[in-house]
Amino acid sequence: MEERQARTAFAALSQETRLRIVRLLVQAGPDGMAAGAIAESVAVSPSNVSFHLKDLEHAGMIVPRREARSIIYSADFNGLRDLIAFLMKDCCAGHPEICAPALAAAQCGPSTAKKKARA
Amino acid sequence: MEERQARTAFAALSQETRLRIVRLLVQAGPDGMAAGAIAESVAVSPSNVSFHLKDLEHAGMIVPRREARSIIYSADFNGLRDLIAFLMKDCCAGHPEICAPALAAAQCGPSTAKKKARA
DNA sequence: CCTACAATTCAATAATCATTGAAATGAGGA
DNA sequence: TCCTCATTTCAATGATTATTGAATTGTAGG
Repeated sequence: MEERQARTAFAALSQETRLRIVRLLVQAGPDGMAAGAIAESVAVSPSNVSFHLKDLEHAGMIVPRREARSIIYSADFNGLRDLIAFLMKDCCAGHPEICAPALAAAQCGPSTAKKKARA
Repeated sequence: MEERQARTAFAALSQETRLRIVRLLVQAGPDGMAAGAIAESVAVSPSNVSFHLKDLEHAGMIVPRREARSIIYSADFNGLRDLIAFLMKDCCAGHPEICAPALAAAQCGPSTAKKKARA
């Protein structure tokens, strides 16, 4: 992944509505959700959600597909993985065992994000 | 992690200089780097790097410590983990086995970010 | 104590971005 | 074909955010 695209992705995730959309779709999984359902779920106007969906698509965080009259969006898990990998690339100068323990809990799942004592 | 802080973190990472600083410090590991060395490494003015360092510190992405006359910054690996965990929380409605394969390569390390066929 | 240096603060400017409502597109069903 | 509905586009406005250079703080070493 190039730096430029990573910045676009982080910028996309830095906005309230867009972050909620991505998390909604991450939790929805591969089935995804229609644009209208997303708009209702995050409580913004159709016009505005369309604006943000395009931004997220351009950032490689979500992917659209047509289904009947609706357009279904789902999280782009490959894009998400690439973004995280870019951020963490060559961590600890190629000795990930140094920071791996601190990152172990970052794997996705229902309850991996536990509260813990911060260093 | 709260949504608000996650947004602050993503916004911090969305800026060219700040993203470079974080990746620099991720690769530098726990030893970290002095503010001046960071400024030189990313080629911006001391004033400007100070501005961005404060922003990254406030976002929980880096942590400072004093050492003689210098201030040494290092990546906050706990903060990075929390951010990733927040983004991926409850992925696939609590069935991470669906998306885990797509995210497996996101672990930090020297060469985990391989090129692969995107779905 | 006083000088030098590393880092930060400050005010002003320029640039980018989110939001709104109305109008337009385009795919399906009757 | 015609009509309906889901989504998108557009232009205008208001609100953040990055950058710059000068001035300031605070820490040490002589």
